Amino acid sequence: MPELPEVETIRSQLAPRLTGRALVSVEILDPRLTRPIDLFEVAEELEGDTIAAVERRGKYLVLRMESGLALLVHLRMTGSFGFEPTSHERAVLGLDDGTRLAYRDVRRFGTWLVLENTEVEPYLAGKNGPEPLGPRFTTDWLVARLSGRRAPVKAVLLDQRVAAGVGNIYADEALWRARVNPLMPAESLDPDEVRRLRRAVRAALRTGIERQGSTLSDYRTPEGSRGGMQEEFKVYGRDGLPCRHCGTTIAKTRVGGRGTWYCPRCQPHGAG
DNA sequence: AAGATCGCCTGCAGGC
DNA sequence: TGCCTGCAGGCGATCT
Repeated sequence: MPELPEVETIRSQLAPRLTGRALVSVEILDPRLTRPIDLFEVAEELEGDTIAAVERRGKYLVLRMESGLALLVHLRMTGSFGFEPTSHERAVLGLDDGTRLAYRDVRRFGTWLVLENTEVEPYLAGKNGPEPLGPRFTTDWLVARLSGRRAPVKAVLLDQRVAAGVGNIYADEALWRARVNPLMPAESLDPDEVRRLRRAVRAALRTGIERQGSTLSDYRTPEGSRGGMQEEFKVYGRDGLPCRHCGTTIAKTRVGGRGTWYCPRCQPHGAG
């Protein structure tokens, strides 16, 4: 599932191919993509406009148009972009250099939203907290966000207003790196654990970006290649396998309805 | 009011 | 072989 590293990889591969290109055709094939806005209305708004920049905010991909409009794409679970025709295409962009860019989304959770320039920042700021790789994601910030929260620390970490772009995979990977049990009440972490967690989130995301994301089944980069991060997984999806640090069998549980993997020895419940 | 649960979607794995 | 069930999970809506 596309999280920050996957979306950043997509952004970095799309940017050189899209920047400065005009959209000569915009075909939206699934009304769910732009719901509740009519798909023809969205297509008409974009058609003829030129892409000024391709940016990312949290898990959002942001196509800034020269007109001042912006297209906000959220890939949710299975959204992806590609230059080769494929199955499950939900939208197709035609560029003025002849490029055909398809948006693929098997499970149809992804969304496309067109906003005016002035609406973009307030919208994104309402959904997203600081970029975890940016200067605002400090230990003090994380301490403040975890305090008073009795929910499992993993549930809080998945809140996009706490750390924009962290999803299920990188949350588990970060908690393992920080040696923090995902079920610990967020408010129970001591300052050193929070400091480790901040570092671990950043390290896990950086590794994910370096490896161009993780490919489990659907995710591909726009150039069509698989990510390599799945080879780096320390805990995600590894129940029954030995912990890469201590050899203890990785356990699986559920937190907030999501599959959650951890090492019972490296990430004990109760003490850090 | 924070926290838990549900619904949206589709493909695939596993059981019989 | 083919049907059925469960599972994957981001996020908004809904309930407690």
